[in-house]
Amino acid sequence: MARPLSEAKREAILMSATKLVAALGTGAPTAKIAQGADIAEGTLFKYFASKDDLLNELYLRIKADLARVITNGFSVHADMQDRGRHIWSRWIDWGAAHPDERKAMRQLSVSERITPASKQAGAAAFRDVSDALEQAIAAGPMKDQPLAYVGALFEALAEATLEFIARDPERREQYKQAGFHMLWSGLSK
Amino acid sequence: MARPLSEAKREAILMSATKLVAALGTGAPTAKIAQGADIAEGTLFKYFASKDDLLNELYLRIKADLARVITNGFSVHADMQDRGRHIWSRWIDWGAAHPDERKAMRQLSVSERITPASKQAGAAAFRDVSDALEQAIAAGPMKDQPLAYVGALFEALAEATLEFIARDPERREQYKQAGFHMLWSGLSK
Amino acid sequence: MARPLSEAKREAILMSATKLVAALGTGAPTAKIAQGADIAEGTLFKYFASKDDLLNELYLRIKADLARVITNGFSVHADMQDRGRHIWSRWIDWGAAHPDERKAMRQLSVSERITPASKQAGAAAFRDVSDALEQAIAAGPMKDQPLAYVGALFEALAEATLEFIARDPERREQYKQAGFHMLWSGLSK
Amino acid sequence: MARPLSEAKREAILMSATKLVAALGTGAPTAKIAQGADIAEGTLFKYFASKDDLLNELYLRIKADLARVITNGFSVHADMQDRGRHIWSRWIDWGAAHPDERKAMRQLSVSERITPASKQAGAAAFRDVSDALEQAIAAGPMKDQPLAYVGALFEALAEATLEFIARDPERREQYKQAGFHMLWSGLSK
DNA sequence: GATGAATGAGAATTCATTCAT
DNA sequence: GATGAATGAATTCTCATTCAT
Repeated sequence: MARPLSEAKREAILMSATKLVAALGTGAPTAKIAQGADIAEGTLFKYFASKDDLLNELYLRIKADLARVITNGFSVHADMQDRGRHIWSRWIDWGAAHPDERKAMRQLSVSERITPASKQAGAAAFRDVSDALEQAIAAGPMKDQPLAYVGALFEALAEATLEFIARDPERREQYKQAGFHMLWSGLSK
Repeated sequence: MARPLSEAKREAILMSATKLVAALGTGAPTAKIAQGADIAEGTLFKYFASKDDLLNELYLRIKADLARVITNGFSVHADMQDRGRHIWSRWIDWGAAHPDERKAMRQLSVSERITPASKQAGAAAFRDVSDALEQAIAAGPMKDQPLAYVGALFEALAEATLEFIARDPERREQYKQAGFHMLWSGLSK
Repeated sequence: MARPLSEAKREAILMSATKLVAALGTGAPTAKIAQGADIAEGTLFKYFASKDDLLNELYLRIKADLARVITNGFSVHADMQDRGRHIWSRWIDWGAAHPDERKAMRQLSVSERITPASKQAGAAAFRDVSDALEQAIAAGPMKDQPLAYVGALFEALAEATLEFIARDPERREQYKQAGFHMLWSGLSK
Repeated sequence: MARPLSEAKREAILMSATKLVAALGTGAPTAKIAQGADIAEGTLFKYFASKDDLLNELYLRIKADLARVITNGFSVHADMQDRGRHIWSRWIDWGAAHPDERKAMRQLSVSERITPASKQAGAAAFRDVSDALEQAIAAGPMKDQPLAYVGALFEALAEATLEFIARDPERREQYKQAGFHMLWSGLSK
């Protein structure tokens, strides 16, 4: 092989895309994404066959990254609430630490360019999170709801909370706790 | 002015834009919007100076419409929970009845094209809703949170719930109640 | 209507395309074609939905034009040979007078971009020519060959002859007669 | 030179180019040609300095191959017509056996990328064929025509005939004979 | 006021060719 | 010598907006 496709460049493209999609939406031009990754326009298409491919992969990457962070170090706590709090806490912390990823995800989620397959794969990456959530729900009032719906409520609260943390970072802890309060009181009783 | 701008055409443009933005996002071409409104491409720009103007006005219109529906017939009930339930119920019913408006709103909300002024105006239209909400919060655990944040949590839960109702309309009542449960348990205790 | 699509511009595009396809083949850029027609790049696509559409229409136009010229003033001569000579003569005269059309047609004929439907339509435009040819063949040694094949031989001889006339215009009459000799001796005995 | 350029690879490139030019025209991408030859994109340019070089060499190769096949085993027959029939027969047989070469040649012949030098060299490869043809013409009605023109008529008839054989292989012999009839009656009287 | 042709600045993507490995 | 990543100019096509009719 003359030179393998550089993992660093691939990474740079995804990072540049994250920033630009966060700022401009999925309409962000590939030319700018390439520029942000310090590569030529054409090079981008060596790494991603099309813009849609890039967008879908970016979607998956961010979802998987978040899932990994949440799951990581997730021990089988005795307490249900602790598990719930753990997930919430990691989610919020991740979102606060990765504002571009969060915004990009938001843009990608409403985009028509993310395929059903990608959405499914994204959900699959959250399998572990869902499992943990399932147990936290089992005894409570949401036990008869589809897990996916409860997950969506979770995500919605996290997203709204992160939006406010982004606007008003000083009250981060306050929002984080208030959000968790609504989540947990809804799940537990 | 020989002939004033026709209110009917203005309406037709906004309706067409609603459908197309719901389906294609804010990238929906003005030519298609005009076509959907049965007017010529150029005519659209007699009614809206630019596409951004149209988009911002559409945003405002939908927000105001939703606020109007929620507020309409809102009597000063004795019971706090009834008020909360009233708002929730109207919101969900509106969203279920206006899927295009809901989707368009979602697209517009994440778009970079909606100006801060429009967002502010949109919030202003919700003043009455906010006021009612404020009273419902006053005694509960969220009383020290910014009203806007509580409103955002409300909206997030409604949006997630409507998404599931759209996918799975048969369980509409179930989702509606479960969503309200999470909302209300978070607000009341 | 604000302004109807200008027939003159449509014509100008087709003429410009004729010249450029003759010179550069079907790879001739649409930008240059537009420039040659004195219109903006985008305007070309108001008149032809895609480059392939333009190419296919151009193909048809030239075929139909040639067929028209050949058929025009075609009287029911008594003599078979006169009919054959008439067709041959008109064909060669047309080709000598329209070198760009001839070259463009040659390029288009071998191109993968001309659809089977266009080829069929092109053949249909030659129906009258074919009919006349059929009678000229009927009594001769080619009477059992498919008419299309005889037509193809005719076209091949005309094309080769025109190529030499283009290179060596002074011997135009000589080539024209020699070509006809081969054609007619093949058809008659 | 540690390792000389491999003749096998050179051959593979030309074969791959033949197939792809036949199918896609001269616009066939060098990357695909390389892929078809089982070599790397860049390697192609070690064997051919540019795409135009490759195309010109391919043109020459096919022409020379056809000339070789025609000339091969060409004995000094007594009979003029036998000579003519021999050339025609070999030509048709070659074309029927090498459809890709034939189609590629057709594409290359109309391409602007084949230089005059290549065309001349191609004609030179046909010298022997021309010589034989010349004798066949000498006594007939075409004796005063430029040999090149008579050759062009020959080629045109062969090409048209091969096109029909390709479409309708069952009537191969029929077309072959009909084509020869037209050729020979034109050459002999 | 209504129309839609005209515009030209992008947008995504392709491709011959180079050159570091 | 072989490889294929890297390049960036070129290509087709889209689209918001203008303006002559």
